Amino acid sequence: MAEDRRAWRLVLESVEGDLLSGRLSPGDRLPPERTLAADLGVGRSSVREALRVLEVLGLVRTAVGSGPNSGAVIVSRPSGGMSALLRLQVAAHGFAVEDIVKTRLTLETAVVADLADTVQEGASPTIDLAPARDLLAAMEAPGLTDAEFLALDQRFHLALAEASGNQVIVATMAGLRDSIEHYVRVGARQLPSWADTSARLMREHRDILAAVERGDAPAARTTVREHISGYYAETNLSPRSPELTPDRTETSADLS
Amino acid sequence: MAEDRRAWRLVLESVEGDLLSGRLSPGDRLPPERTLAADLGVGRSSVREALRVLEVLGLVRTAVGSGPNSGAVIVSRPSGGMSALLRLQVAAHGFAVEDIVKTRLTLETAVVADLADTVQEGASPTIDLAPARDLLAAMEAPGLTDAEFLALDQRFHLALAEASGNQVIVATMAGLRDSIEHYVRVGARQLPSWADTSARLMREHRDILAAVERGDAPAARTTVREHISGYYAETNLSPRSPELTPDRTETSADLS
DNA sequence: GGTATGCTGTGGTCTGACCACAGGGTCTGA
DNA sequence: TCAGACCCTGTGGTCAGACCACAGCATACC
Repeated sequence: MAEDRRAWRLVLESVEGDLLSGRLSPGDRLPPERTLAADLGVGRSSVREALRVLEVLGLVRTAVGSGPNSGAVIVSRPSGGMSALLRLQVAAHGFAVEDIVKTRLTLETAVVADLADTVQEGASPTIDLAPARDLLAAMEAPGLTDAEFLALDQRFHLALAEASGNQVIVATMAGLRDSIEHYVRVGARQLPSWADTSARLMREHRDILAAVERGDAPAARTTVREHISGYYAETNLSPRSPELTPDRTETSADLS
Repeated sequence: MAEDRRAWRLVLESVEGDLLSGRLSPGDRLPPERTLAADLGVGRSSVREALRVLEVLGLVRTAVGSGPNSGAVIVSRPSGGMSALLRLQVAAHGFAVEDIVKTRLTLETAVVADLADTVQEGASPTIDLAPARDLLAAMEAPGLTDAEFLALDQRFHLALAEASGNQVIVATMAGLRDSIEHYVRVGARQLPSWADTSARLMREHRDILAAVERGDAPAARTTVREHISGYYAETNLSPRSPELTPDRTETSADLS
């Protein structure tokens, strides 16, 4: 067995094992880096490399200082890691923007169809469409910039995913959208009329929500498909945009 | 906005920028760690932390020694990072196994329906079902252990995704499956009769492929749904087994 | 009692050192 | 001349130690 015996992997496996066995749970603090290093018989730098991976993957949050809020704490923030992974893979040409969009379309179509079916079957105490409705209302506000509108737009779509209750889909959709954020913004700036486009998007949003609320799965599928593929067709998203004007102030995992 | 001034993020952003601008492409070698550190004005340890992240995310491959194969090389291996992310999130109770299975079901249903539609619209040379057929044939071999069978099973499902041509879906499905590999194996051992189950799985595999080949999307959807949810129901994975309800502290933080 | 000060423990970073390894060049002997 | 053994060099992998910034806490001071 010529296993990978790099020290940082040992640390990673140790933490993963503690998570699986229940010795570590969300909210718990990891031992200090120096202690962890001593316990595992590795150097502090190796511990730090493993913690860095866990941080980007959205499993730990680190904070300097002392007190209960300091140190490395186990959290569960999957969307940050998903965004980082997808975004970097797009940058490295591992993923085509077209495939990202298609995947998002696939997931969201399934989400709204599932929601509509749930509504159709009656008894919907489990699904909560109120956040989606509120976001729709917020988007009606006049004077929104394209960036503000697009941010609310994303939250609307995520609210639908949240309503489905599937956290994997929520995180994946968030990551898919984040990974092409740059392209979406560039596309928005190239539209002939943002007012016309945003009005159409709003109309489609209302149609989607209405289809879900009346339990019409086929209509929900159709409207979502047209909504997403329509926007990306209109903005003519190409895998390569000219000048990168890096509004990239925020990169990988988000901090709050 | 207090920017994140940690050094390793600077390195990460530098590499990402080089990828986006085309200064780095898959196959290229990164500068040596010491050079990179000097160029960016950071310590070598910070460079290594960033490289570690890129390695886990499947963007670089590192090798010791000298010569053209050594150093950090840009690669594009999305499935590894996806597996690590999903697996660790499952371990940290960020993702429920049930949601993983449901997502896999959603994606694969869409994949086979899409393949069937493509076939229906006329034999396109772009879709290639030969690998799936070959894997099906390989699974007919007698005397396969459950582990061997399950490995071929996964490759069969991935072959279908590959045929769709969407690399994002391929990587996601691979990650979804890998992340619950442990549970699948444990479930297999608890089956009353592996022979019976594997025979049924094979029958369903043939049904799925047949439905795709004759362009019958509805049948493809149905058979895939029964295939996947059936297996997980049989192994008691689909109904969430333990009463794990981790308090979602800091899950999906607000972004505005 | 309330504020100011310093102590302590934490992550963040840098430096320097050493090791293992792989490739390529060089030397040596047949 | 050629094949093999040898060493040199550059690379990642790791460790140890040092210092900093920061946040909380205890203590001292007013």
